[in-house]
Amino acid sequence: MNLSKLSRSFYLRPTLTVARQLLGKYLVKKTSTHLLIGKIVEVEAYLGERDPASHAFRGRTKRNEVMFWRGGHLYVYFTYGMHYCANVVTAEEGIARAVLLRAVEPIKGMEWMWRNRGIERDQKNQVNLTNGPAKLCQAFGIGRAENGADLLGERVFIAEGEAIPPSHIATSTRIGVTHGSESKWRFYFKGNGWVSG
DNA sequence: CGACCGATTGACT
DNA sequence: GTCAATCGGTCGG
Repeated sequence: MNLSKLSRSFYLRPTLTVARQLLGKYLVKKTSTHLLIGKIVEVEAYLGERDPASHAFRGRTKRNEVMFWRGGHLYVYFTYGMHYCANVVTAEEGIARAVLLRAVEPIKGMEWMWRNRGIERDQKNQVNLTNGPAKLCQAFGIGRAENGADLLGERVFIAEGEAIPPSHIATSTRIGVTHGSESKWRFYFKGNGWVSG
């Protein structure tokens, strides 16, 4: 498997373009003991100060700081008192744009992912491993320590994947948002079993 | 300072 | 289908 890291310029393009093109790419997490890889199958775009659903809608704060960084960093936030969610930051420094990773299809390191999830492997419901934004973070061991991580680094990054025919991609409104819920900024693989929902 | 609530999940009626 | 868990950010007084 060729883990060719995405370049900085990939992340500096328009956020909806980046979101769509993240589908099919590989999320890679390396530690001293294991290598975890998942194919991205579902994402959502959050467009900063012009998007009521975005954490950055009311400006730059300590919490959403990383959303304002230059594209190619990881924005990890803590929510509901127990979950982490991971976003890919896009655009130039000072412009708050990010793409939420909502689901991946596990490719490598599933044993570690189940261990990280803290549950027994369920043969009847294998998608439960990574079919949600907080589930994939737990499976990949992504938490507070990964907030602000550079995706051009070695610990966590995104690598080139398969070419995706546009006809395989579906769009919809975003899940779980109450404000700005009319925009169709969720992108996912049609018919892929690992998509959340 | 207190109240409210969230880009979710899992357990349960 | 409903609802609690659990806590830090945000907002009103």
